[in-house]
Amino acid sequence: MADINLKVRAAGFADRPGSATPGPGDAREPSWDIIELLFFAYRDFVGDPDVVLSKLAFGRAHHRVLHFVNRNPGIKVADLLGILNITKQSLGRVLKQLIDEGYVLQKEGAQDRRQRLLYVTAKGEALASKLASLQTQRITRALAELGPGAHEAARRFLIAMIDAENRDDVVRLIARGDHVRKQRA
Amino acid sequence: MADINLKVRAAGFADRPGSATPGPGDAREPSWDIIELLFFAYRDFVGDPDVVLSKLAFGRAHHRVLHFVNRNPGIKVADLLGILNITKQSLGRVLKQLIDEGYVLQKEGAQDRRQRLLYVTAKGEALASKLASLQTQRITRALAELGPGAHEAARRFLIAMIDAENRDDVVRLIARGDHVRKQRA
DNA sequence: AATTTATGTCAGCCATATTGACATATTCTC
DNA sequence: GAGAATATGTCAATATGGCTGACATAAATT
Repeated sequence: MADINLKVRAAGFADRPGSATPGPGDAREPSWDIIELLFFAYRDFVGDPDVVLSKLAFGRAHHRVLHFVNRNPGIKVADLLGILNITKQSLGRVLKQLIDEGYVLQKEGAQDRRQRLLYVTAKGEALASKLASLQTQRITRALAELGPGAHEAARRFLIAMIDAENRDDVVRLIARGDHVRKQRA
Repeated sequence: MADINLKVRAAGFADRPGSATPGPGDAREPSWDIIELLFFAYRDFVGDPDVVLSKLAFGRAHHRVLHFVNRNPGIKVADLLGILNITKQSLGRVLKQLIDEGYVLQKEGAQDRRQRLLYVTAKGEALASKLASLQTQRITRALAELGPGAHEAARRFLIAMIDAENRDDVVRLIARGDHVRKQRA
């Protein structure tokens, strides 16, 4: 789906300037490898679901919403906004489409009736699962190619890459998603 | 820059349905952890440069172009399009701005005078370095928190996540960038 | 001379994000 | 109970960064 032409003939091609001893603390050589690998890996990772989504006239925004509602049944709109880091106006349009087409529904909060708690429908869960399965295939294949410790290593690397302030929240969010009884309304 | 509220009171909270023995080959439990960690890690990773970019009225599109031109001095427009996976019309607008504001310049190809080879100016290299240093700080901090093998483990994981067909090209692209003599025109 | 290639550009469209203002219902607080 | 704060929704305008299609130019290739 995306091939890369590498016919770049660099005008000069001498040896590396200096081997750049990474002095502790101060400015280091940029981590070009990880920077670029993250770019390409993420590009392919989010590319898988795009094919399915485009058939439904949905985009990545819909995927993100559907994903987190599926993983966090009963999530409040405000919390979803916090996770996605977008404004309610942006969420509004996308969410409305998902609701209108029967992938997501809202229920009035039991304790607080101002809240509109979000749930996936059966249809929504089916789509979310389909998309997750595509991404899981890629992950499973990747981890299978590497050693047995690869899953844990990847986990720890990715967690360490998250803003320190958010890290605990994210880990808890993931853990809670794993324990929530899947329930649609 | 983006905190997450986790006040989601899931309506139900019983134990996990089944421990899901991952039978080889067939449909597995989704890799929720890696899926979500990739989302959050990437969000924070690209978030760092955004702050700097927005002051210059640039976006992520400018960052990507500047990054790959900086890393691949003398790159052809066509190759840049292949790497970014966008159309020339999309590139056009962004590239024009970078050129107009003196971050990038074009030179006619020596062998093939149809080509417009792209180079960063000193100003462009300074900005690219600044952005890369922000991302490098995050990566360096993350890897320092983990063991000594963490860099190699992250590398291998990310490479394995890339489409198999592109993998070799990407690895070569990164390696070549590391050896090219940095030269501005 | 004719074709192909590399690039640029015009025009219009779409998706997704933003800000700001305002509306409504509900809950909380004094 | 009145007033403030909260959760959500909505209207309007705007920006960014993608897209397609059509067309133009110059240079290389055949």
